[in-house]
Amino acid sequence: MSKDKIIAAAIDVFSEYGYHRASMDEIALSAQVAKGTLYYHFPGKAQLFKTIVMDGFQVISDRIRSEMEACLALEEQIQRIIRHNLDLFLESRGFARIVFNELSNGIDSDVLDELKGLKEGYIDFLAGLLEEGRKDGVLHPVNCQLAAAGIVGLLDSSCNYYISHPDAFDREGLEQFLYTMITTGLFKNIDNR
Amino acid sequence: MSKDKIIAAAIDVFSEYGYHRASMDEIALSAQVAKGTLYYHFPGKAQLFKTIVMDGFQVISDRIRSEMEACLALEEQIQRIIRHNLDLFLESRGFARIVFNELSNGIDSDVLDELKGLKEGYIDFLAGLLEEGRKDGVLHPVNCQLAAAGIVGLLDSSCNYYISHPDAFDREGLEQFLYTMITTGLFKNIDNR
Amino acid sequence: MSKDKIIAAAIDVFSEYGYHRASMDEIALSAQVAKGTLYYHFPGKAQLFKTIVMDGFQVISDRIRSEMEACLALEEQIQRIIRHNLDLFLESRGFARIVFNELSNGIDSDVLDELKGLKEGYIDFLAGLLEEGRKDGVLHPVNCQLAAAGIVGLLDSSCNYYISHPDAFDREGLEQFLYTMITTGLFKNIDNR
Amino acid sequence: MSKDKIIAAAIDVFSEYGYHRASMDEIALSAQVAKGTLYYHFPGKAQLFKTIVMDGFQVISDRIRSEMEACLALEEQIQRIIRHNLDLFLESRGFARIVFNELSNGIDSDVLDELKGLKEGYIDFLAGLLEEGRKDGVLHPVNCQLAAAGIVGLLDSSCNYYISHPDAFDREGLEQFLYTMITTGLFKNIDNR
DNA sequence: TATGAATGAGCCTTCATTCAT
DNA sequence: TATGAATGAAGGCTCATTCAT
Repeated sequence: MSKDKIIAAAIDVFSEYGYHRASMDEIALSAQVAKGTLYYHFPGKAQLFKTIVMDGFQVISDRIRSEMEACLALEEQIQRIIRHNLDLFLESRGFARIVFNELSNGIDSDVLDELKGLKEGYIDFLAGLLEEGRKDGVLHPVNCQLAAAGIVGLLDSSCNYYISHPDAFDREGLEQFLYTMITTGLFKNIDNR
Repeated sequence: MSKDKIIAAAIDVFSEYGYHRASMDEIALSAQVAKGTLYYHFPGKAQLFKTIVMDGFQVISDRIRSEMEACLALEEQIQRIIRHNLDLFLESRGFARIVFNELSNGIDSDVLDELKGLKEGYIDFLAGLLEEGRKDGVLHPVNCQLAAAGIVGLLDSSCNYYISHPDAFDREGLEQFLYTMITTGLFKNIDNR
Repeated sequence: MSKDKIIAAAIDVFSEYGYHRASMDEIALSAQVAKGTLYYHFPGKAQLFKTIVMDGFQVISDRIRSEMEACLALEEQIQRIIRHNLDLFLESRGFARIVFNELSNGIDSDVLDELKGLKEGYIDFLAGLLEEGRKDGVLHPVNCQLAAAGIVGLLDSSCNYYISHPDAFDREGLEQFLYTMITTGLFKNIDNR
Repeated sequence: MSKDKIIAAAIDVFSEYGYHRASMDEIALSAQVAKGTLYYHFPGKAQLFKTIVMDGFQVISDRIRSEMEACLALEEQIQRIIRHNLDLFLESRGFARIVFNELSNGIDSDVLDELKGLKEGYIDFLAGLLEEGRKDGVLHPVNCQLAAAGIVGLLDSSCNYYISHPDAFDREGLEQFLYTMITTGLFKNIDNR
């Protein structure tokens, strides 16, 4: 159906150009659909963007949460989250960039707010996991929200680096680094009280 | 002089609106200068943007590097870097966002490349510091470039969180968290071989 | 039936928004009918508009003419015309506005011509009444077509004023003013040869 | 200058097509100016329209008021007003139509309100003249606002008729009819107490 | 008889850029 | 060195109309 073609095309175009440089013309062209058709299915550019982002996020979010239900050890959970995030960041690069980076540039503010909500929701979810770990005494006494936010940035930035330097190391190494960084930090000989 | 007024105004406007939403009209208005004057001093929007970003980055970069010259212990250096980064992120929020986030949204690609170069240069600088630590056996055997990239994302994201939740903790706490996270990681009881 | 629902809805929508601002979408929505259905029953927007206007006009016109058949005195006829016109203008405000004001704004010219014909036909009818009066020596020696046209404008404009200033006087007063204006004019002491 | 060309062209185009059918493209074309130039001089279509209407109205209004200052007899004033109105309606047909007819069709409501204000202002002015006459006992005891509103409609409609039937009578006859209609009404033999 | 997805021409507006002065 | 009027390509959006079902 047209709507599906539009969504697929919109993901491509938004991912490649970012919100502002993406044009409805381009999306229509890419979807092999008349421009008016975009407006038959979506009220406007901002809403189309929002739909795409929220739908995509929902899928990913559900996938992650579903695997996390089991009462695993926190280490195991961290490992899985890292893996899923890499899946997200590496497989849907453009999409991830949208959600995690492009939350400021003049999108209609109601749409913007919802997108920010998505990110916050994800951070909250991570923070919840960490919180449990903290209560169990597994973690240093940190602010879990802050830690979650930091982790998201760490993941994002590392993946970006990985993507632009694909030969420096492999995905395995990336996962390992992230796990190390999050759990034991970079330093070897500092007292780990 | 006109040029200086333009630069000052451009920093304000680009910071507030981001590259795309910032208009030459707005910059001219804010600089109290005719629109044509912008084009007398700069070849175009992209070049003006580039000038601002690179100049600003140079200043910051110099400041950081100068303090780092002394052969301090890595821990101390990390602490200083954290502090300087927070200065940068918190005092020049818009500017930092430009450099660290808006490197994708369809800026002329030659300008974009140079901006990416800035970020890479900064990561290289950080990586260099870490590299020394690694050689000295202070660090886990990680890819220092990757670690540096990750740290930048960690810093950015944490600051963002701090800015949008100013009451959850203070800057002192933020610095401490970052130091902990980078050096010893989140986990308490993991072997820190 | 669909067609009736469409007509009813179209009257509402055209009356409220005027020809141009009225959209086929809105009409379909208001008629609780699919948009395509409009085009099943009517060739297009202009034709739908025309149908509505002409049908509506026919009804009103018939009503007036039927009451006028009796060979009443001209004064009595004038009074009745005033009353019927007020009914028309006040009860079907939007409709009247369409017929009397919106005959210029770029409706398809064939439709436009027919609408103009309606107005002219009504003016002719009025003029015919006046003509008889003139022949009987009841009226000043005026061009009856012109007088009829003037009366229509007078009625329209007065009603508009009445509608936007409902508290200044009542309908009774409005009728009386119109009767005075048409029959004896505004001035008291001018020789009425 | 461009601005003057634009105004002249806009008067033509708005007059010919009415607000909605007039397009900025057409105006630019007619003004032999790039479309962007319209937006350099005016914030938008609605504002351009408003500017034209209000400026034009001011000119006419001033002209009429200036001639009316002398303390003439009311009959003389009526005659002059009729003459000036005919000038307005006949010389600036499109313009007059804009002001007196197109006050409903979905123009931005703030602009619309100002246009309505113009019309009301003119009616008030007329009403003021009539009021004096009424106090002097020259007029029947009518609501002068209503009478003024009615006169405007009468003038408008008569002129319209005159324009579409140029051969039926001459301007002289038109003026005479209006004067008769306003002062003594249509009827001959009614007591003119 | 009725639907509603799809169309595409046309509209208003924005904005980086140019150029004569 | 500075101006600001003018440009025109490009963008988002509306809406009457068509057509396969």
